[in-house]
Amino acid sequence: MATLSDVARRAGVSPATASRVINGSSKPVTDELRERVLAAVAELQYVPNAHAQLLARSHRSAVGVIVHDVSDPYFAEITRGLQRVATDQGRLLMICNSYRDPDRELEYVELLRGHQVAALILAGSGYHDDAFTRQLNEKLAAYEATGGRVAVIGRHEHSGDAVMPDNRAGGYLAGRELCELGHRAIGVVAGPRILTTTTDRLAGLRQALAEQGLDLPERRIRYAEFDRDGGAEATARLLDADPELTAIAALNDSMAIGALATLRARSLAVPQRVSVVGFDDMPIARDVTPALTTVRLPLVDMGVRAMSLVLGVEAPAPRVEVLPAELVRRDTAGPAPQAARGTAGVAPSPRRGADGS
Amino acid sequence: MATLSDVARRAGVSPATASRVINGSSKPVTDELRERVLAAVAELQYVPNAHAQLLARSHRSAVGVIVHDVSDPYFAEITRGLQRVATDQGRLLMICNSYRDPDRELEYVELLRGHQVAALILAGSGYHDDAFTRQLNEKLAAYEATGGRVAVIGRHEHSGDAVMPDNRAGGYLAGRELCELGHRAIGVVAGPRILTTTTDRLAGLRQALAEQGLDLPERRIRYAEFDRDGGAEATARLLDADPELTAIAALNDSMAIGALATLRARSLAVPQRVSVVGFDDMPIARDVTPALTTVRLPLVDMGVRAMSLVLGVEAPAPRVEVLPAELVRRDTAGPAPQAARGTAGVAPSPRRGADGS
DNA sequence: TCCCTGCGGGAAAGGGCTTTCTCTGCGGTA
DNA sequence: TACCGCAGAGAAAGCCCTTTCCCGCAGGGA
Repeated sequence: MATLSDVARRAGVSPATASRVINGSSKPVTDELRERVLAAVAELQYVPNAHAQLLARSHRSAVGVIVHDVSDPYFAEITRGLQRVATDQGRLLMICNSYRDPDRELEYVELLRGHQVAALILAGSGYHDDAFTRQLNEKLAAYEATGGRVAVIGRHEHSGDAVMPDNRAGGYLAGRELCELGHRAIGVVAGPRILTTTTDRLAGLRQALAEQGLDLPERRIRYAEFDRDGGAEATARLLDADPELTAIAALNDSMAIGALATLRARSLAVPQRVSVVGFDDMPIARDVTPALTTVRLPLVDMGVRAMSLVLGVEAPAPRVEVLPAELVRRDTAGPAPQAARGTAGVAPSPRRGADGS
Repeated sequence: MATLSDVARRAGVSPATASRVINGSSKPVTDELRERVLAAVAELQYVPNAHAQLLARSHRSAVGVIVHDVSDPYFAEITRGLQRVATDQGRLLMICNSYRDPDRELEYVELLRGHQVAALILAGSGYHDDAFTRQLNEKLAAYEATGGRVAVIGRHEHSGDAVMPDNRAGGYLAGRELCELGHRAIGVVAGPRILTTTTDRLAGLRQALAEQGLDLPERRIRYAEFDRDGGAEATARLLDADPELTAIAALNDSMAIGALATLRARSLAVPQRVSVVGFDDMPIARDVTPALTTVRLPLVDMGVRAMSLVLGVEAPAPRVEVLPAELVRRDTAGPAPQAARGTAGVAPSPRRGADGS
């Protein structure tokens, strides 16, 4: 690899001058020398060693991001928002997938700290695991003590800046919708128990049911991986235990899609026989058939805000931005079948026509 | 930030010794000193400066990856394969999204070179753009000249190691399937014209039709963005121009999903009235309704192989691994409607039942 | 004419780490 | 007893940049 001194030597100038030309320093350099340096750079295909630059420069610029999995649409959307702001500010993003492994998360905090990132963003559910939470907070505190900025998206455990989707309110919306459609036998397809996102959404759901005098026994809940196959499997178990279920609330859209697959495999019509609601409103939700009724979270916006928080002015008090959830009615949730209903209602038909686009 | 000399001072040893303990050097250190160093590390929450390490160490370890967009399922799958091998070998991956912008791609090659990556992998279609191709090849050659390894996935333009999905054969399979089902009026929903992937797949398709004495006029092809909305829009234009179409070949699954949305909006039954085939077999393909008939590419495997190529022994001659495409029959492709058929055939019904899972 | 100023350029000091080289002191052999 | 070898630790030389500091020179004011 050509180095700066190679360039300088070839151009017949000092490394200092070469550096100034290459970085567009404010210090003036005569056109003559500038040309020579630029020519040498081109001839040698010189690219500055980023590590040497970062070592020599004092200010840190890159931002580290830890998500569960960027290829999961939930995080893909959030990341899109993070990217947007970062790119606008000329920041490089280092994105790490923890694959929902707390240890890996801890390791990545170290790794990113070692890479001298200016800020750290943790996106994705926290864990009900005190030992882990304590360790993480220690590491984050150590990082912040050295001037690093931290923001979290959707997790309570950190005491600093945070962007919080209103998971509980979202759960409530999903629950209320199903209740209003007359459903009484509602099963829940939930993500891993250890995730706070799961319990938050579940709490909202439970509250909505409680307002209708319904309770949500554990046998009506199945915990599984937060993905398509987890949803399919949990739905199957739910249906096996309780064939009379008329509605399924899935705690994210991937699981909802898995639920739809299971229902289709069992020839249970959606929404005529069983209604389904999802959560997140990922892009694919409108393209499955029937189109998925779900709870929308402003994912891109969450990313935008978190990045703004972390790149903006430092606030004395930690800022917590709660972003609202919103029900999106499509075609998978309809009135409960007559036989199973507690109240009179309209004929069981989809709420909306096909999704024109 | 605590530095190595802080640790050394605190432990009462030299930086050299501290470094040896921290990195588990082969040089022996007495237990006494080792303990002291470790204690100091813990107390100071010391994390080595990655840039300083990379600068001091001679060997490069990270691998750079340039894809169009990791959140696109096509690349998400490839990346999964790349990750798997990289993680096994303890390599860090730096993933960059070019968002199909050639200039950005060029910039990222520089950036990654600057970050001293040991190897570079470019995934995703090449461009029909000679100026760009030449520039890219120059940059890659310069990088290889300094000992960097390069592999590409799915692009012809590079002369070194490559993993190539057989796009042309895949296009052929899709075309043949539609022909065998009796379709004669086939529209193509294509990606951007400038991408070699588009033209390769199209060439295979055209060949299959040609074998049936059918040609594929330009008016039966619509080029659009390689995503869901592009597919929806292209399908609409195709149908407007030629309402008698009985089949749509989409050049990737995202576009196929867009096509299905348009067909649904226009109440054209799939596959009874119009058949659809996709390309790639991304995970969601089996979950749309009807489940998508498509051409499968071994995406994860493509990633695995590319990374193995680049981390394995250097070969004198460039290696090109061509991975076969395979037709996956699901429910969106059925026999052409009687009125439109050239040959007798079975009743128009799906090829398969619901996707049990 | 002399001094001061300011400009353009180079020398050199880091930045934090790894690693080679060197040094000390010990045990073992002749 | 004299010498050799080696284990274990430290000194110091880089790795490749950026940036401060300093120097020489030319031009302008006194």
